[in-house]
Amino acid sequence: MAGVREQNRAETTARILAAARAEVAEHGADMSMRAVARRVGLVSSAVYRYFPTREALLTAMVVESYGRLDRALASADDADLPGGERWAVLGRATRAWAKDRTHEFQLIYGTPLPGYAAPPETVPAAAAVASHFLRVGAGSPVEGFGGVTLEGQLAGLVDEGLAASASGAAAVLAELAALVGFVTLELGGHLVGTADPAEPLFEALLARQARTLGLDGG
Amino acid sequence: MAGVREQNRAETTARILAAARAEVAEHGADMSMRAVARRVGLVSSAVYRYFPTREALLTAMVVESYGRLDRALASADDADLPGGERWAVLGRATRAWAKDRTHEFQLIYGTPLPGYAAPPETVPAAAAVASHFLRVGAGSPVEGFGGVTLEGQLAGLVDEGLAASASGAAAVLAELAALVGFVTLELGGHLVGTADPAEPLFEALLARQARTLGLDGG
DNA sequence: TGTACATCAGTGAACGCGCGTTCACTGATGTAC
DNA sequence: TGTACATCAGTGAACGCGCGTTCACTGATGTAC
Repeated sequence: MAGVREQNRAETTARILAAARAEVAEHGADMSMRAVARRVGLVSSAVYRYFPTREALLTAMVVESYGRLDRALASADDADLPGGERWAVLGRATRAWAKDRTHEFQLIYGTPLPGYAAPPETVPAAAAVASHFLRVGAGSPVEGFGGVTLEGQLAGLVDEGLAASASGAAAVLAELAALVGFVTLELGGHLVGTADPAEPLFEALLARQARTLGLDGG
Repeated sequence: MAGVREQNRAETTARILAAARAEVAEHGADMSMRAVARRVGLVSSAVYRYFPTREALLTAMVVESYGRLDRALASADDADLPGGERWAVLGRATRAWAKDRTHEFQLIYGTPLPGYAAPPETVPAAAAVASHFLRVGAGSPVEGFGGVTLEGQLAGLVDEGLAASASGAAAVLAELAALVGFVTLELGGHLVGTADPAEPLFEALLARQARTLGLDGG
C-alpha cells in the first residue's frame, strides 16, 4: 500500500528521462535506447519496461524540452516591462536557452528526425511556448498581416484567448519564425564570417520586431 | 591521350554525386556511403576511390546544394522588377526550392549533422546564395541596423561590393534568417494547426520585409 | 611498333562496431483468501 | 497472520541489421623505352 513498486517506477522513469536528456544534450537529438540504458545503469532491454519504443521516449523528450523552454520563458517574462523590452526579454531568453541547450533546441525546432514524426501530444507543449510571445506581441492589430484567409486561420487563437488580434497573432508567428531562423543560423555557424559575434545583429532584430509589432510605445 | 581513364573518372564521380543527391533527397541528410554505392551499382569500397571519406562526399553535396539554390535564385531573379516584388520573388524561390528539395535544404540550413562540420570550402558557396538577397535588399541604409559594431562587422561585405550599405546588409541578414526560420517551421510542421496553408502568412512576411528594407518604393 | 612496367578502377571479404527490439528467465513485490 | 498465486522489474543472450573503412586481389589502361 506504500506502493513501493509504484514509487520505484516513477523514480526509474525520471532517471531514464534525465539520462535521455543528458544523452541528447551531449550527443545530439539522434538519441539511442542503448546509450540511454547505459547511462542509467540498466540493461538496454529494461528501458522497454518504461518506454515501449524509441519513438515513445523521443516524444517524452520533445514534450519535456518544450516544457523547459516554456519555463525559461515564464521565468524571464516580466509583465511590468514596456512592450518592446518585454518582447526583447523573451527573445533573449529563447536565444540563451538555445545556446545553452543546443541539441534540445534542435530536437524541437531543428530538422525532423529521420523516421520520427512528432505526434499530436506534443502540440499543446509547443503551443505553450508560443503563447508567451502571443501574450506580449499579439495585443493589437498589425498592418499588413490581415486579410480574410489569415484572419480566418488565426481566429481560433483569438477565440481561445491566446491572442487579442488575429493580425497581431499572424505577425507574432512570423516574428517567431525570425527568432527561430536567427538562432538556427547562429547555431549552424552561418553567421561566423559576418555578424560575429551575433549579439548586435540580434539586438537590432529584436528592436525591429518591437517596431513591427507596434510595441515601441508609438 | 584520349584520356579514357580521365573521362571515366569524371563520369563516375558525377554518377556518385547524382546518387548521393538522390539518396539525400529520398532518405535525408544522414546519407550513407553504402547506400550511395548501391545506387550507383558499385561495391561500397569502390566509392572510396573517388571520395576518401564520407565527410568528403558530404562536403561535395553541401557545396552542390548551395550551388543549386544559387542557380534557382539566379533564374528567378529579375532586375526589372520593382524592389519589393524582386525581393518577394527571391523569397518565393527559396521557399519553393526548400519544399521541393526538403532534405537538401536541411542539409545546408538544418541541424548540423552529428560529427560533421562544414569545412571552409563551403563558405563561398553559401555566400553566393546570400549575395542574391544582398544585391536586392542591401542597396540603401536601414534604420535600426546601424551602430559601430555592426557596421564594422559588415564593412567587408560593402568593400567586396556585395552590399551597398552596411546597415542594409545587416537588415538583409536578419531577413534571411526570417526566411530560413519560416521555411524551417513550415517543413517541421510547426505551422500546421495555425497558418495552414502557409502561403498567406508567407506573403505577409515578404511584404513586411520589403517595408523593413525600404523596397516598397517609399 | 612492341614489349615491360606502373598506375589505377573495381571486387569481395573482412573487421569491429552500434543499433532496436524480442524473449525466456529469475527474483522480488503485491494481492486474495 | 500465513500461504498460494499473480504481477512486474530487471537480466542476459540473441536476432538481424546497417554502418565506415581497410586490404589483398585482378584486370584493364597508360607510359617509357
